Amino acid sequence: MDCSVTKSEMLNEMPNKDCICELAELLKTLGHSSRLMIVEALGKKSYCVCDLTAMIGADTSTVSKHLSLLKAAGIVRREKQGTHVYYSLTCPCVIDAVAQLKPLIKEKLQHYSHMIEVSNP
Amino acid sequence: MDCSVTKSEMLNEMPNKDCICELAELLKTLGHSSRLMIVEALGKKSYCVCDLTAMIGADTSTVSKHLSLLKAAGIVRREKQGTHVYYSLTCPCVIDAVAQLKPLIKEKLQHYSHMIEVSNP
DNA sequence: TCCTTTTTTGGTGATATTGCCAAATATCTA
DNA sequence: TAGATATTTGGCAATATCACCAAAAAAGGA
Repeated sequence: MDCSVTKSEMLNEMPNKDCICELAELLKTLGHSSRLMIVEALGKKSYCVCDLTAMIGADTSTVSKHLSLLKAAGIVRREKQGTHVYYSLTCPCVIDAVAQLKPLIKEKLQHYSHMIEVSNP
Repeated sequence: MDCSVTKSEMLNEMPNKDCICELAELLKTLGHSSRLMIVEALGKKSYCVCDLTAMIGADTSTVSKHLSLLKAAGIVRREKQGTHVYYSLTCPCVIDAVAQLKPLIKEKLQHYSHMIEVSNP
């Protein structure tokens, strides 16, 4: 191949591969509407599984599995209280990260007439 | 179910569903190591397909399809120059968003280094 | 202990994603 | 026009993800 960058230049541009894989895993976990809805809710306060189940409107087992994935990714933490299990965000940075993407979806959402503001700091 | 939040409280907490779905789609697209590697590279400058193919070390067709997905998601733009096709970020906010997640990764990396530390002192 | 409620786990079928090959398309140059 | 290079597209097999159901755990109260 006869491309526009040299090999050493590419190596300099190449970001840390482990880091990229970890970040990609994190993004993949966030990239599901139910899980993202959970994360946005937990950004306000912690909720137990049945709260989140009611919010999402899916089977309890489905929500529980989503929460397991979020926990495995290190996005949420788990805390037992009697028969209830409460989940909360481990780091508010997740909310900030998602908020940063809002400029990109602003255009797409123009189609809908009823919409919350997407670009406020 | 007898949960800890009322229905109206839940509705207030519930974020805009269209918005969540769009964001989730965006995050899913970013949640693949090859695509994230492409995005990180494009954060520095634009590259043509063969550059990115060399970076990633996959088949050209594979990289081309990843770029199509990124373009469909509105993350990158396409520009033809002769036989080459150059891609660039549509919005630097993607880089910022990913950067926001690094605190979460750091914990994992520290966890790894701790384990390494323990396993070979 | 038995019963109830909450949550997790195992299993399954449907669907989606991924990466490669081969072929097609596009563009430049001789 | 023919050939070379760069990119995209179609197809396919392997794998992963998803949502539900049923059943198992976990914990509290009668």
